[in-house]
Amino acid sequence: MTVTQSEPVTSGTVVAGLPETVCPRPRPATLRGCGTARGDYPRPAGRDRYTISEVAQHTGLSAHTLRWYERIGLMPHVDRTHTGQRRFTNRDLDWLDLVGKLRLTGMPVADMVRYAELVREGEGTFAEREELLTRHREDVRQRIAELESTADVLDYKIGIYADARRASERV
Amino acid sequence: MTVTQSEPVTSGTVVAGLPETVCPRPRPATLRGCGTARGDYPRPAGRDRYTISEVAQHTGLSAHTLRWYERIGLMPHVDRTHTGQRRFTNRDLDWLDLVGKLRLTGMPVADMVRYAELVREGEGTFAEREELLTRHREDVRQRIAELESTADVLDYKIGIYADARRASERV
DNA sequence: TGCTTGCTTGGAGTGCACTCCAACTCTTTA
DNA sequence: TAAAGAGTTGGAGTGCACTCCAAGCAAGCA
Repeated sequence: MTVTQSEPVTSGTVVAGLPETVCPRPRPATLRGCGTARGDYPRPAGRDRYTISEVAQHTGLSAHTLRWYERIGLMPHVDRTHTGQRRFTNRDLDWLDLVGKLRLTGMPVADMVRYAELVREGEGTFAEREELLTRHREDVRQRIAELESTADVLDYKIGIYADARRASERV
Repeated sequence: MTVTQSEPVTSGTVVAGLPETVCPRPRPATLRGCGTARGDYPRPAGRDRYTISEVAQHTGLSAHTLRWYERIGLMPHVDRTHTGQRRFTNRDLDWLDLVGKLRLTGMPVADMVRYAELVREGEGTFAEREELLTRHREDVRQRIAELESTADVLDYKIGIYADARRASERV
C-alpha cells in the first residue's frame, strides 16, 4: 500500500450521469451486512490521501462499490492524480461513514443520492436536508419498534422450545 | 369476494409440532408491508377457510406472493377445494403472522423455509428450531443496537440543521 | 350461451444493490 | 526492459424477493 504523497491536483469535472433510479415505494426490511467484513480500521494520523484499496480496507466496502457509488452520484467529487487514479480524503472517509450508517438502516441508495445532491448544492438546502433526515429518523424509530416486538415473539417461542427441552431432559 | 362458506372439509394432514401461534402481546403498528397496505384486519369469528384473496387482504401480502411462498416450501400444506382452489385456515394465518415477523427482521427466505421444514418434520426437530430462532434473536438484538447508534448520529445531524435554521430565523 | 370474476399454473420479468469482467494504463520492482 | 500489481472504464452478470403474464378452468348471473 505505497502512497504517493504529493501530486498535482488536476480536478477534472467528472459529472456522473445519474441513472436516477427513483424508489417510489417503501422497501422490505432486507439488510444485513451484504457479505463484506465491516472495516473500521483506525485512520492513520496526518494522512489525507488514500487509494481506493485503502478506502476499501477502511470501510469494508469493495473497490467496485466505491466506484459505483461515485458513478451514481453518491460521493462528493473525488480527487484524482494526474494519471486519473482516485485519491480519497479524510472528508471522503467521513462521508462514507455516514453513508454506511444510513445504509445499515436500510435507507434506499436513491435517497442517499438525493441527500448527496443536497450537500453538493450548498447551504441553501439545509431545510430539505433536515427534513430528509428527520423523515428517515422516524423510519428508524419505527424499525426499532418492529424489531423489538419481533424479539418478544422470538423470546416467547424460544421459551417454549427451551421448556420442551428441559422437560425431556428431566425424564 | 364471495365466500364459499360450506365445502367438504377435507382437512387432512395436521402438521405435527407446536401450535404455531404467535403474538404474546399486541404488536405496535407494523406498517409498511412492502407496498401493499398492511392487513391486520380482524379475523372473522368462527371462520376457518379463507380464499387466497382474503388472506392477501388479511396479511398485506399479494396473492402472487402467497402462491410463491407455497411453491418454495414456506407454507405448511395448504388445503384445496375439489376444484383445486386454495383454502387457508386460521392456522395458516397464524403461520403467516410469524413469517411476517421474521421477514420484517430481515430473516432470509431460505432460513424461513428451513424453519418451515423443521416444523413439518415434527417434534424431533425442537432442538434445531430453538437454535435457529436463538441465532436469529441474536441477529435482531444486534440490528437494534446498530439502529440505535445510527439514530444517535441522525439526531446529531438533525440538531445541527435545526440550529442553523433557528439561527437564520432569529436574524 | 356468453360474460364476468376469481382462481389455477409454469415461467419470465423487475428492481435493487451490488459484483464481476475484459481490456486497458500507469507505476514500481527485479 | 520486462513483469507484476494496482488502478481505470463501460457494460454485463448475480442474488434476492418478489411481481407479472398468458392461457386456461370453474362458478354465478343475464
